[in-house]
Order: sequence, then structure tokens, then C-alpha cells
Amino acid sequence: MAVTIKDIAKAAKVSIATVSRALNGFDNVTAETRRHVCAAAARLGYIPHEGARSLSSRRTQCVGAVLPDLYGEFFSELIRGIDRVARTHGLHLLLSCSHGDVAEVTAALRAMRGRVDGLLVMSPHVDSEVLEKNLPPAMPTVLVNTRDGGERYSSLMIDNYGGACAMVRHLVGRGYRRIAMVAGPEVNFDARERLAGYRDTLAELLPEARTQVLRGDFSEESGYRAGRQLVSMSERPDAIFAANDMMAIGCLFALNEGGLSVPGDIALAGFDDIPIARYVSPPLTTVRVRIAELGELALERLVLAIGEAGHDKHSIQTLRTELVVRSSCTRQHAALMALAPKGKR
Amino acid sequence: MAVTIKDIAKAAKVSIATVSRALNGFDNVTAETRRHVCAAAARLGYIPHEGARSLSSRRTQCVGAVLPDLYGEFFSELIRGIDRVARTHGLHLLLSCSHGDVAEVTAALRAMRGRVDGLLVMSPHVDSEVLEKNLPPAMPTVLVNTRDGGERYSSLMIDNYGGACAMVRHLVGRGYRRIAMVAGPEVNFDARERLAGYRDTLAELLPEARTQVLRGDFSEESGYRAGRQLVSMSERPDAIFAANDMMAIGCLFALNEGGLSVPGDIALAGFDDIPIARYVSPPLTTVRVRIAELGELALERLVLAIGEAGHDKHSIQTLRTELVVRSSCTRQHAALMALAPKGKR
DNA sequence: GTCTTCGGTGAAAGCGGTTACATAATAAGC
DNA sequence: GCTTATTATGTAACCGCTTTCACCGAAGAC
Repeated sequence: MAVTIKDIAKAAKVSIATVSRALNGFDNVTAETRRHVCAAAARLGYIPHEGARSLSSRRTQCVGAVLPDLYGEFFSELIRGIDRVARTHGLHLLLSCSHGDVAEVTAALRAMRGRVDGLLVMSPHVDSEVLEKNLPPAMPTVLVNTRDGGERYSSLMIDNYGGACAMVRHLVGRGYRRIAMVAGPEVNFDARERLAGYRDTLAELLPEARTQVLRGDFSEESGYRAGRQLVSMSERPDAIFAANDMMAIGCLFALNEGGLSVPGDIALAGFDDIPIARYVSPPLTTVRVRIAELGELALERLVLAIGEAGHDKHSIQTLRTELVVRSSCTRQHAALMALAPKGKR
Repeated sequence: MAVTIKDIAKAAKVSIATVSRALNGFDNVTAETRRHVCAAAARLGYIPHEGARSLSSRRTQCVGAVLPDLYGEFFSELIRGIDRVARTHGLHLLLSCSHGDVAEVTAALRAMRGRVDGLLVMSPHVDSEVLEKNLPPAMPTVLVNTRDGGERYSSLMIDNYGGACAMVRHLVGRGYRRIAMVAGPEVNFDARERLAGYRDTLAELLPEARTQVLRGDFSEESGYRAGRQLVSMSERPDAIFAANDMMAIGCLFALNEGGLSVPGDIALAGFDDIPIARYVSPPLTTVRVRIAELGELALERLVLAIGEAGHDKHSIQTLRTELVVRSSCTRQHAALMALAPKGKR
């Protein structure tokens, strides 16, 4: 049997209450008593049982994160940001991964009751109704990049729409006219916003141009498939805007395989600016999302909500994105300078 | 106040014991009683308090993972593998990140008491003595890629040494004669083994060759610095073996910047086979470590240990690595075929 | 018809802590 | 010197659930 507070009490010849106080640094303990207790604790190799502690103190020192997936750099970065803030607040991180399954999301949410003090939920395909049903009441919660729910929960969003607009504007400014999009999954919130940004901006800048959308699912694999399709097209677009970098990279692979050079034959752009983006060849023009920062802000917001306990203000915060221009979209650079003197730079 | 088992007992007019039994699917409850209880639970929106449950049942359904870092694809993959197995066993994952600090490792280990049923520890610079001191006694633990500790704990290792040997052998076989290594941090277990593999194999195959070691710390940044050093050398190696892919990629960047072509002017190899490795240009020859599998095996081992409760067998398992030949080391391919007909392939 | 057997249920004792409250001892106030 | 404020410590309730054990009524054995 592991050593408990009782054993220490016996060893130090005091009550368990005193042990608790001494160990937790309360000031109403004699210096000498504290010494005794601490000595006994050390001698017995006492390690507090955090489970028991959180049951009685009603604080777990844990936050939960329910994410749709763990794969890839996006989540790696996100978790990193979350962890960074968590550790500064002495919080532990309980990770749950729903794989996009609604049943799993609800299971994960329910499993968090009594395990965490607050919850970070990123679930691009679950609405606030489901959340409300399955979230332990009064559980501080911050939504990350999840549609609506703004009424009842604080949330952090990526400016997907704005980023996509900026990218399309950039491509058009560079002289590209037949811009295709490799979109993400239809059910995905980010994917939809990025697509909307693409459609709206294209309609605005090139009203007569036809939009062209290939479906992907954010995986490199699906980008690769889209790339193969593009290679075999008779009338090929002159630029491709992939809804995330992973797909852009898969696409790049397929294009190279198909003998098309980027940006020589076709321009390519992504979204996210994951670390690889700058290392592929050619380096990828993309929209930077400061992913780690997203995690940081989300957790900071959550810590606040936990502090305010009960009535937080349900803010909605949007994280600005940033166009990162690299060489995957620069074929017509010189030409465009003449064509569009009013273009940026 | 959140609804508890007591509220349900009251609502269903039974005792809390019966509620517990009904909800947990015990067979000694009348079908009718169960219906009543479940109905009441549903009506009140009951969600069990997992903390309380694990305190009394002495099972948390959580496993902890204490990792040195969370950054990058290695950990992303590792966590993914762990998660994959965790979910099949209905386990939750409590993540802790020590940032290589011994104090933080011990704090993390202690914080796990009462929160998890078992522990996965990866800590390339902490020995088993520290573990033993700070690990709750009788806590099932599996060491991942951590030196020694084999006496008291089960552990999983990567065959770093073998992988490095294979790589050096490959490079020598391809005709490279001045092979430098960009090593990892001196305190790091993997780094040391990879370095040893490099040294031993080089000594064996090219006894008169001089080893040349540049220090890095596994970061892309440090690889970049090493690359700059190499660029400015008067007598440059003809091949570089980086102790991990991230450094290889940073190095590649520096080499390109310095006007050196890979593999034309200099060959480059990495270790790990992270997903980017195949997308950089040229694709990186490397040693594949099935990282997700490492996580999977580790957790499977842990689940076993938790099951066997008390006396597990403390196995040591080594994960084989695999040479992945891509084009970053193929300059002299044709030449070498003539030079070294006994070379593999 | 009494005597087991057995199965469903409730009371209560934990799990390992925290914490409100009571109490004894000491210091301060007059 | 006695009352009152102050403080260190102990007692016990409680956190929300599981689980042992005792109990009671019904069914089966004779």
C-alpha cells in the first residue's frame, strides 16, 4: 500500500489535518510541527494522491483538450501552445481525440467531468447544441475554431475567410486568372470558410472567371489525388490554392510527378504555414496561421474563465492570418509588374 | 451544483448503491429498477464524476506520458501512436512535458500519483535512480527510449546504434570517404548511440579515415548552423550524416544557401524519417524509425503491465530501424557501382 | 408449515485528501 | 488574577462514488 497522509500523521504524531496544513504551506502551523511533518513525509517517501486531493478541493489542476485529431503539424503546434501556457499555470493537460466522430466527441466531453477544471474544445463539425447537452454544466469551456456556440461559450477563431481572400487577391494581383481551389472536407468549418473566401474574392475581382473546386480532406494523400487530376486536365488552371499546406504538398508531389513545374507551369499556394512549407521546393506561398499562438490564447482565455468561475463574458476572438509570399507563385512576377502596376509591392 | 448519484437516488426512490449498480450494468438489479434509474439519470442529465469514481474504484482509466518535449513531428507521431492504442483500451491520456529539466521530470512524475493507472516515461537524460525515487511505488511504468532502468522497468528502445551503423555502411558503400556527423546533444541517449554507431562503423570500414563531429541539439536551427560551418570549410566532407532529420533539413537549407548542391557537391543523410523527409528537395536518405509504432508498442506494454498489476516481467524491446534510400546521397551512384561491386544492391 | 437458499436492496464504510468547526493552550487586556 | 482574544491542533464532516455486508422477502426443499 502506498503511503498516505494518515501514515505521516501517525509517524509525526499529529492529526491528519495538521499534516495537510503543514504540507500545503498554511501559516497556522508551528515551524517545528511543520519540520516534523515534512521530515516524516520525506522519510516515508510520501507523494500526494492528486485524485483524492482534487475530489475534496474541487480543483483538479488539469485542463482537457478535445481535438478532432492529433496527426500532423497543426495539432502538434496547437498542443505545444496549449502546453506552454498550461505549465506556466501549473496545469496538466488531458488529451482527447475524437477522430471527427460525434459519438466520440460526446463521450470525450462526458468523460471529462471530474477530471478537469476546464475544457478546450475544437470540433469543426459539432455544433453548440451537442456541446450543451454533453458538457458538464458550469464547466468552463473555450471553443477553438468551432462554428457558432458564441452565445454560451467563449471562442477563438482563425480568420480563415480573410486569409483566403488575401491569398486570392494576391494570386489575381500576380496575374493568375484561372485559379482552382483544392478544398477541405465539406463538413469542416475551416474548410468552408476558406472556400467561401476563395469564391467571394474571385467573384469580386474576376466576375467572369469560373471557380473550380476539387474536393480534398486536408490530408496530403487527397492533395496528391487532386494534383493527379490537375495534371490530366485538358484546360488546366494556372494557379492552385489548396485549403491547407498538407494538401498543397501532396499536390506538389503529383504535379512534379506529372512533369509540371511549380511555379513555372502552374502556381501553388497553401494555407497554415506549417513548418515544412518553407522547406519544400519551391518554398510554398501560404497563409500563416500562428497555430501555437492559437493554443496559447485559447488556454489563457480558459484560465481566465476558470478564475471567474461561473459568469465569464463569452468573448469571441479572431486570430488574424498573414500572407506569406514564397516562390511557389512567382512565375509571372516580371510580367505582372507591367500588367498591374497598382498591385502591392 | 451538478447532479450527483444522490440526486438520482432521490428521484428514483432507491439507494445510491442501487443507482451505482444500475448505471454500471451490474446484473443484480431488476430490469425495472434499472429502467427507473436510467430514466432518472437521463432526465436529470447526469454525468458521472470520474474523479470520484476513480478514487473509490482505484482505477483512473488514464495513462500518463512524460515526454521531454512536444515540439515537432517526432512527438506528434509518438503521441498519435500512443493515442491510437489508448482509445482501443478506453484510456485517456495525460500529457506532461519536462523540457529536459530534471526538476520538471520529477515534478511531473509525482504529479501523476492518483491521476493515472500507468506511466510512459521518455526522458533521455534521466536515469532510473531518479525515476525510482520519484515514481509512486507500484506504479506500472514503461520507459521509452531511456537509457538503462531495465532492471526495474520495462523499456522500449530504438535501435539507434544499428541504424547509424547501417547508414554509415551505406554511405561508405556508395563511395563516400569523408563522412562528417552532425550529432545531437551530448546528454541525449539517442544522440550518443547514433554517434557511437557512426564512430564504430567508420573505424571498422575506413580505419584510416578521420571522424568529424559537429555538435547540434536536434533542432533545425542547429542543423542550419552546422551547415554554415560546413560551407565555409576549406577541406569539406563529401557526405554529412545528421543525427536527426530536422537537423539534416536545417543543414540542407544552409548548404543550398551557400551554393552547394545536394547531392551534387555533398551528400546528406538524416535519421528518423519524419514525414517531411520525403518532401524536401532532394528527398532525404534517412533511417526510418517507426515512431507511431514506438508509441503503440509502449502503451501496449503498459496496458499489459497494468493488467498484471504488481509483478510484470520488465521486458526490454528494441525497435528495429530501416534504411530509407532517397536521392540525397546518390551523386556517385554510377561511379560506385564500378568502384564497389561488393556493395549492397 | 418450517427451514434453508438466494437474489435484490439499503446502510455504511471506505478511497485519500480538505476544511469548517470545536477545543485546548497561550497571550493580551483590565 | 480573571476574562477575553488569539492561535495551534484535533475532530469530524464531506467530496462523489464503489463495494462490502447485512437484511428482508420470496422461492425451493423437506
